Amino acid sequence: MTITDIAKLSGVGVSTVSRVINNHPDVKSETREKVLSIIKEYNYVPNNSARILKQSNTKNIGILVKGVFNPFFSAILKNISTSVEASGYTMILQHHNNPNDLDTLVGFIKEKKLQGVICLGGNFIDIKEESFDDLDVAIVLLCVNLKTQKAWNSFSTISIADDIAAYEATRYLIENGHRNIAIMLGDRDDLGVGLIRYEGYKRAIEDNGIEIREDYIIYGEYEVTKAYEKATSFLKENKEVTAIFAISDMMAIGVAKAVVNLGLKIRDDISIVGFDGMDVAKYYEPTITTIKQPKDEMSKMSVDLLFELLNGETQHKHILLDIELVEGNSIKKIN
Amino acid sequence: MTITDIAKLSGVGVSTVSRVINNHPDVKSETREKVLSIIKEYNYVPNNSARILKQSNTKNIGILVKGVFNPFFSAILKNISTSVEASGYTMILQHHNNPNDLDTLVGFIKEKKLQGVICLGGNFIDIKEESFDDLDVAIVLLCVNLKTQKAWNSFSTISIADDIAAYEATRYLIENGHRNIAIMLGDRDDLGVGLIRYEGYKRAIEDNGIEIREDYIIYGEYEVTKAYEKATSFLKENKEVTAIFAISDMMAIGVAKAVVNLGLKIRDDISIVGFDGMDVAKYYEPTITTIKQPKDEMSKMSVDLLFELLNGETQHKHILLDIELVEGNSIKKIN
DNA sequence: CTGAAAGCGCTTACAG
DNA sequence: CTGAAAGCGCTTACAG
Repeated sequence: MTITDIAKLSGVGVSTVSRVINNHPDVKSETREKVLSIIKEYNYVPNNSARILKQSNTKNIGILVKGVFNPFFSAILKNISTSVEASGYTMILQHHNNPNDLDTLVGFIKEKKLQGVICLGGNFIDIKEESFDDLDVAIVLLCVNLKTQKAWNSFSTISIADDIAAYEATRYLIENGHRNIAIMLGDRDDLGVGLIRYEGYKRAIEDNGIEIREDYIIYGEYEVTKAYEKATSFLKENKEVTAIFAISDMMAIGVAKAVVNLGLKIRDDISIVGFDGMDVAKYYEPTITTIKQPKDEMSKMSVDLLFELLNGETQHKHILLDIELVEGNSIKKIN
Repeated sequence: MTITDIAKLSGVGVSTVSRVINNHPDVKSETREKVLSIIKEYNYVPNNSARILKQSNTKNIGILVKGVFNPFFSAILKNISTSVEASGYTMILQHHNNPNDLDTLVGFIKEKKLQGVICLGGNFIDIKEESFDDLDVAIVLLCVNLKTQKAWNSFSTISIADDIAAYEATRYLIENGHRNIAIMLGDRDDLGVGLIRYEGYKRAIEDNGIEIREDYIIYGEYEVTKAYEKATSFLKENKEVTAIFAISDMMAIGVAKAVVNLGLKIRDDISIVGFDGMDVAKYYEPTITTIKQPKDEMSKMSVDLLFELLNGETQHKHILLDIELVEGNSIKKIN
């Protein structure tokens, strides 16, 4: 069934059928009825590819997810997916682990002829104003590593101040009397937000006259099981450590279990701070102190902004959202 | 940049460029090199729509997710997405909450011209052998409610025996001496796997001569916060209950926190069984006893099966995977 | 209000 | 091993 078949069956030209399909006003209502009934009868659905080939309008929105699909990302994904579908766009999800995030993004946009794209995670420090020249696509970067804060006008960003957030978390531990503070990062070669968080941690340590120790970095791979294993061996070796700052809540849970299974007490023996503000931190026993990211706001703003950009209703924006240190019951005050 | 531009720049015909792009063997290697270098230099990416228009081959794989995007689904999604992309297919993710899952599926297939689709969750009890006639698409249903077990030959299924799993969980509680056992389901109108699990629970209760009580059903909406709230009010009202079977681990965590916050002890006062076998059950303190679904196997098999179907290497299959009751430390033995 | 025709960017027999 | 040409199913000026 093609538009030509429908045209013949309806006794009209293909242009008329096309007009009917696309709700053009200038079609006699009789003709429209006739065509519509044939379409209905034969269960005709226009070929999307042919359409896209003609119009530049693909109605494709891409979501490019870097690295893990952790629960934090899933929550965002769900919100985005709901809004995208409600707008009649198609959501194409791609997950990758390529080192070059920028190339991957550009390839993704071209290949799928995306009109808009949201990047979730990744490292975009090599980004340039002209990176998206001749691409004509609305881009929103979310939770990415983007060193410089220029007033980029070829893409939008929504982020939290990852360095300041990590700084706060670390300072909070120091204020509570901790000096031997380990940090649990993701991968060893993570160049995304994890890197920025590490810098915040490092600065807080240094600002307070504490010596930076490379061996206080634990690589937890953003994953609860790995976090558990790595924390277990780390804690066995480093008895003087009194606190661990994990840059994701799932890793914080792994650390917590390691503490318990080593016969230690969370809080009394080892203080723990997480990051993300997932429900699980709040519902763990004891409640884990964490840096809460406004994930609902992040996802809502990113989609809203994307559609505003698509509709030409706004210039590119660079939004910095607030984080909040949510106190749990996982930190001991040392005198 | 189109194939014509590349052809001109390379000094060859478009057919040759096309052959290079599609890895046809009969191109002189010099020519191939030349074309490839031009493609690289100009960062050319073929127009997918034009390609699809010629080949009927859309290379689109749809993933239709019903209801929540819980961590269990996310884990599966990640696996699927990785395999789909590795095969050069495009993954289109759609999330819905429509009551008619079958209609939604058929619309999705037609609109996106899908060659394959995996459904994650939903209610397909109305499915018929001829539901997918003249659709020419490979369908794999995963974690869905599909009452009858005919040897359907128009789609494949991968599932666990949700009723038996729930039966086992409930029987395990009964064997440990519990009589007043509540169950926490998802939504009130969930017609997916939750319904089957309820039936397993009900049968176990009845088989052991215990009276079924409708007021022992708690609707937790598959979500930790709701689970916490609902469990809190439920436990205040029903002091005689000694065990709660939650049909997802995230809900089990919510229940656990409710128990603690009411000043009760998990296990000694209220026993808890979860469902899914998520890491979080294992790393919670105490460890939550749960029914473990083989999620890695499920996702791997579903994609493998999908591609075998697409390549015509197999007939439709109906695979039933084993579950495992993983003992934690959340169940008290009552004499 | 309607139709014939060009063209979107590819792939693929076909001929050499 | 290579190229010219037809055609996939649409949309959209253009002419009437």
